[in-house]
Amino acid sequence: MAHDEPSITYSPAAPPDDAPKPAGRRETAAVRGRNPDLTRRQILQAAREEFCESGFDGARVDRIAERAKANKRLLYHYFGNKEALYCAVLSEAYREIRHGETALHLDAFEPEEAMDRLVRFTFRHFLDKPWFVRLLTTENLQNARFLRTLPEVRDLHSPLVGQIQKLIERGARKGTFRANVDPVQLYISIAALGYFYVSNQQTLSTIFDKDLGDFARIQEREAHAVDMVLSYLRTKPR
Amino acid sequence: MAHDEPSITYSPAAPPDDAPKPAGRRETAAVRGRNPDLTRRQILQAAREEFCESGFDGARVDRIAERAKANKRLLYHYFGNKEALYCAVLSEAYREIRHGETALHLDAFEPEEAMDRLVRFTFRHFLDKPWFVRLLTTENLQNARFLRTLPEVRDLHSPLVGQIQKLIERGARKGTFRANVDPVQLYISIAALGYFYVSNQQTLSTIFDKDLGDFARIQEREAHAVDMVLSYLRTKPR
Amino acid sequence: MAHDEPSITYSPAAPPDDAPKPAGRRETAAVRGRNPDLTRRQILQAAREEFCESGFDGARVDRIAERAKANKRLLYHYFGNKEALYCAVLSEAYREIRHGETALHLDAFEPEEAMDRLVRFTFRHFLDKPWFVRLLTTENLQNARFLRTLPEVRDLHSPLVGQIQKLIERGARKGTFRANVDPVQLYISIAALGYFYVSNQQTLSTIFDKDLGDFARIQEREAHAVDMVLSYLRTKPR
Amino acid sequence: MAHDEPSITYSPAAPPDDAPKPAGRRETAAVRGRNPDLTRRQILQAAREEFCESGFDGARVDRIAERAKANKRLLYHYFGNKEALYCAVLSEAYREIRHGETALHLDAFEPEEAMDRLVRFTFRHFLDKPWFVRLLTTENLQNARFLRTLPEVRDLHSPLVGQIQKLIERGARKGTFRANVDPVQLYISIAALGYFYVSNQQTLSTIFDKDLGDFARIQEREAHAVDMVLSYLRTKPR
DNA sequence: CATGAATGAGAATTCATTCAT
DNA sequence: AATGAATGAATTCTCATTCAT
Repeated sequence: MAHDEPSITYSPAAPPDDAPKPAGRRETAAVRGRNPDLTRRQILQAAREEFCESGFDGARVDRIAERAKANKRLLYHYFGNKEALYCAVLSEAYREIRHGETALHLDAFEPEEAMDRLVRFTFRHFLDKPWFVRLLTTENLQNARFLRTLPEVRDLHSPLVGQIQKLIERGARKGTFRANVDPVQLYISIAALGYFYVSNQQTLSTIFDKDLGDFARIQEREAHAVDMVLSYLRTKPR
Repeated sequence: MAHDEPSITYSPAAPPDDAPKPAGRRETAAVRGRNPDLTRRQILQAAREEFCESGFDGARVDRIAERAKANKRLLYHYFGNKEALYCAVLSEAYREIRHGETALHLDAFEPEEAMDRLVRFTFRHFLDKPWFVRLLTTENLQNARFLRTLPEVRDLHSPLVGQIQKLIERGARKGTFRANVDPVQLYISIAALGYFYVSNQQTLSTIFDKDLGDFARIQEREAHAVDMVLSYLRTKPR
Repeated sequence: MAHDEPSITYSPAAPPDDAPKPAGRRETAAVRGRNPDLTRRQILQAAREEFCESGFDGARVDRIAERAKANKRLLYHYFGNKEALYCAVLSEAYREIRHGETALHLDAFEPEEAMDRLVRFTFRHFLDKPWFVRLLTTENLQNARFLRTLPEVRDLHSPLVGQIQKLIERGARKGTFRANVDPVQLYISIAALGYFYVSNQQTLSTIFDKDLGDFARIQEREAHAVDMVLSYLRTKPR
Repeated sequence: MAHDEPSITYSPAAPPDDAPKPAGRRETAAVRGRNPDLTRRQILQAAREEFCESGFDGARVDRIAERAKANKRLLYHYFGNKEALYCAVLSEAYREIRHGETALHLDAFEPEEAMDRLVRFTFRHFLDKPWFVRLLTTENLQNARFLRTLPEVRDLHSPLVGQIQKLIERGARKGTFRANVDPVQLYISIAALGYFYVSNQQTLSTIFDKDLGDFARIQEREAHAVDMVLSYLRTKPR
């Protein structure tokens, strides 16, 4: 379920969900020996955690260095400055997220079943990667000023849009889905239904005095989102 | 529509929609004479603009004072410190927003027409008040730590939930809507479909290389959201 | 005369040669009470000392603040940043120096006597104001990049040039001076004969193993410079 | 002529006027293979450029290494630290300059002609070697604290002084020059007339709004300096 | 001999906040 | 009530230098 409190760490850079951290504490650059690649990655990971926890302005370069068990000077050596480091985090985050999105094999399923899976996947994706939600949120608060500067910006859009496109075509041909659905609109809706729940979990939980991170509630939400999307697709416009 | 760029001002605190700004430009405290109330309100308004533009950590007390044409010392006199000022902005913002939500008179319409209006209203609401979206986003990035402290937090939830509740009951009785719809779930979905579009407008526009602020696209989005919600409500679960 | 060692202080801003420092040590801003003008001047003076002693790159903002018994923050409050502070020092220095140059009343003397006085004055000027020599030197090492930005740059040239101009005309009319002397060339030469002795005093003293700061040697030098200039002026080109 | 702007390079260390640079661009230490001598010289040259451009405090060890296409560690290997490297540059610079000053064969000319040549040579010397002027200036700003430490400091004075000495004696005997001229005083004056023009070129050009680097103006200056010196020598004191 | 990674001390600059009037 | 000066604690960034290979 999602994050709760400041002490949470917003997931590592490369081996996020799998690799078990071997020893107790991360080693300093000196201890880990001269391993620039590892150092670089650890800085990146520490930066991601810090930026996701505190936003761009709230993030502290000192804390990033501390988290990475690296010398502050190294951040500047490898990345130039705070902004460039943030950009590296942003770029890397998109790359990682997009990579996770390609693994769905929806062709093997009937359109409805496939769409069910896609909606659930998307929701789970945000749920499992709250750091990504927070990073995107941070970036939007900055009016996407860093994202705009990324050279690869054109390649960053989700492969899900393409998958949705194929799905709605299949469904329309089969007659189970309505025709003329805009895949981008649908993608935005699917994303919205999941993202908002995660991004605004804290205020919503507070206002409604309910813990939206509760497992049952999450399942309920997931079912609701699937229901909504499928209802929409099945309904033929009058 | 919506906001775009730094130069935007995130709407005034109290007299935004009603009170006519008397002269051309805001006056300094000295000029306006000893008018504690006006001063207070101008500080609040300036703070809202600054917090919405820059987030909590990015906001600068100096800039708030400058914007309010007030002495910096006054901020502290009236509000104590930056955090308290932010809390005042947050509280005031919710109050103002909720106030705007009560004006709908949905009883006069058939359930479907009423729901159509409600969805459109919600979407427009976010669209017209991007500062509120940004403020909420900021607060979520802070894990709602300020919202939690507001004494009136219990009274802050949207009156729309109650209206939705009544609507789905009416629709269900009439047979046009499905039964057993959770009004909170539905509220969250309706909010999500609009909020996400506004809150993530910058990154989405960048990634898709389309201006989501474009008028035609907004209308399309609105229709899509209405379609989705009504499709959901009309569809009887199997 | 002249400076010798790092510990020297390169003269105060306003009351340099006259005003006796009243008490033992300069007071902090807090002690001197809220006196922005005085504070500003003390910062400027401290900055001059520091820049003259250490050059632009060698100067330390911390040391300037300490010298001024002012909070470091104030430097930024009043002047913006190190570069701007340096520019203020530079501008002020030229103004002060030029002010000191206007006091000569050469009209009362015969051309030769007047020129004798002018050369001696110029030499003494540099000798008494080694800080100005060092500041100019520093600025030249920076390729005059700060001087160029001063808005009043056009008004900064020495009034001595005008005085020289009048003098050589008077002398030429009287027949004691040669004709067709370029006043700018002559000014540069007069300045050079004094400036170089001061600016390069340290290396010259070291290389020749003689203390150029010695009083007798200074007098000798002064006489030499006068002799050179007058010889030049009296000599009719063949 | 002379230097103007940051982009200038302040001449190579050893092989400036003689040794033909073999290939197009300087090679890295790796490329040039293990050639300690060449590496050393390239570092020295790079250091000179950097120190002359930026002064002692403004110079950056990193930039020196980069300029020398050498590993930073090598600077320390060969020279110990920044100060020692600067000293090496200083010493080498004096040696090179003094070397260039010995080539004059003034005995072949009548005293006046010889002095004309000497003054012109001195002026041209500074003009052609602005890096030396800047280095001296830098050293004076440091109160000659490095020069003092050079063991060979006693041998560093100009051979020109001796030549001047002989010249004024010849001229005095012949009756064309005045008697009792102090050669050191005269040397300082001759140096001053040229040095000041070069060292203060930037501020003078700015203040007078004339480009002192202009060829015609330089020639004028040269003639003026010669005129001044010869006028002085020819004039018999009353 | 040569290298690139790593570092601690210190540099300029910024920030929220308080003091004296 | 209102003000502008003043401050100490951080914050980002830089620099000369050393370590491990």
